[in-house]
Amino acid sequence: MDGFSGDVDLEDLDLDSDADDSGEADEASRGLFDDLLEGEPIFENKEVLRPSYTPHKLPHREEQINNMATILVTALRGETPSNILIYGKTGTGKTASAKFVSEELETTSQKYEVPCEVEYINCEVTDTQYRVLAQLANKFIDKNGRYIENRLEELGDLRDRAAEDPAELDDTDFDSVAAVENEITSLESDLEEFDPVPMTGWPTDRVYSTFFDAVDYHERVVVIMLDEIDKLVEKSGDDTLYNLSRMNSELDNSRVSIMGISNDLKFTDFLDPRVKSSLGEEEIVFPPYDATQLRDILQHRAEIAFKSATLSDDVIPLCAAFAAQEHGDARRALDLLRTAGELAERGRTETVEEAHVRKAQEKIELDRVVEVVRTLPTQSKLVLYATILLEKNGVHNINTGEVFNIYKRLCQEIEADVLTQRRVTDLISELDMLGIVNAIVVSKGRYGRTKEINLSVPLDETEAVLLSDSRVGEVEDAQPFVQARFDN
DNA sequence: TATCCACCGGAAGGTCTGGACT
DNA sequence: AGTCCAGACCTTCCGGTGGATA
Repeated sequence: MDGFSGDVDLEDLDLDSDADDSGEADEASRGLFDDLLEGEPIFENKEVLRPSYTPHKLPHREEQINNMATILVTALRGETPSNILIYGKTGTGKTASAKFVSEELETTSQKYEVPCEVEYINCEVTDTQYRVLAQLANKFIDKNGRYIENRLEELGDLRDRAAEDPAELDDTDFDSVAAVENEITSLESDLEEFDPVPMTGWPTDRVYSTFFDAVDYHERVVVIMLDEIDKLVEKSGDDTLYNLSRMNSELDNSRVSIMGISNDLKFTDFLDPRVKSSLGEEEIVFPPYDATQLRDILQHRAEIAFKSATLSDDVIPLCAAFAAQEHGDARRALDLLRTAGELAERGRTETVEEAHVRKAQEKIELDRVVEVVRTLPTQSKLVLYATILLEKNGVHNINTGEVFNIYKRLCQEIEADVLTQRRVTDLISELDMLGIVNAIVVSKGRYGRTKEINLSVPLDETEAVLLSDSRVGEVEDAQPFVQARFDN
């Protein structure tokens, strides 16, 4: 899941922005929502355009899906499937395909009564060894709880029947009613033993053994799906993967298989060779979609999402073309289409036109920037604000020293802690990675080596977002700081 | 050609928070 | 109350560096 794809939801609340509220004040009796409700809606079912929607059909991914299924089918025979690594850029359908396959796997396993479970973890959110293990442990403790409750129900039933007719025990593992009673008591005590793992506080090895015990509690094949696995490795090394991949040799009852999903083709370079070979037993690559394929996907979803004849002919090809430029990102294409539809709806037009797509493209980008900037920590905001002030005064190719000077003055003004230049360098690099600034290291010969920083987002909008922060907003007139820079 | 600027960026370690355990 | 642990966020230290200039 990525709740962070820039799809800020304005459609319901943001009525005063660019909606056509050209004031029909005479119709005082009309409620706020009446107009909006009455307009001929363009959407039939908008949900299918959202990233959270898992489609039942994934065009142009049949090959990858078949591959996955071929590997995972061993789970249904009660054997351990090979570990799988899935590669592909964002929006190439990795997660959707993997989720689709795992859902199928779980339903089939129920049909044939082979115990097989899939657990999904997004490592962008859960990005430390402790958290991954704790989350997995808790999920399995939960499942075990349910498993025990079911089993207790069955056994209770069996006990009652056996009390009347001992022949009921013939086909079971129990030879007497007392044996059933024993099993029930032991299960009941097991149920009490399972404590959930707290968010923090335990030593990691304890979390690991809790997780281990929970998985091994009864016979089953477990597939652990680690989405954005590269983020996990980047942040906390390969310990987690090492532990997970060698689990099988110690498990008595269950089998574990790992399915890693990565955006980064080269992330295995950072791995311990043992982990690398065990994890990459099978590799599946999801190539980016090309414009034609994106068009197919959009066409397919648009048929469900929009009312008929509401899309003009060039809308889908244009969305596909825009998204194909962004490395064939289908999620982006769907976002564009949805936003274009929303803009058309708000503009009270009956069809979605090419212009709406272009507007949507701008809006999505701006929304992303606003969201990223808004959620920045105060110190980063100050660093960014310093950059903006310089840029506003016509300084281009700003270097670290200049940013740091302005930043220091800003901090003094609002009485915030002043970080060291070393730390500020890191914050600048972070802003660079977020795509808010563009910082490249250049050498100016005799005049040193520094970063050359340029803003890569719209200046005024970004400044407005920064100033809406309660701390940063305290800087009333920043002009003197910049002026001081020119003075000395 | 050697020098030297103005910072880069890795490593290591400190401090604080928030929680569990004894 | 005191101890332990993980993790976030910083600081300190310091070797490294590309290329204009003396």
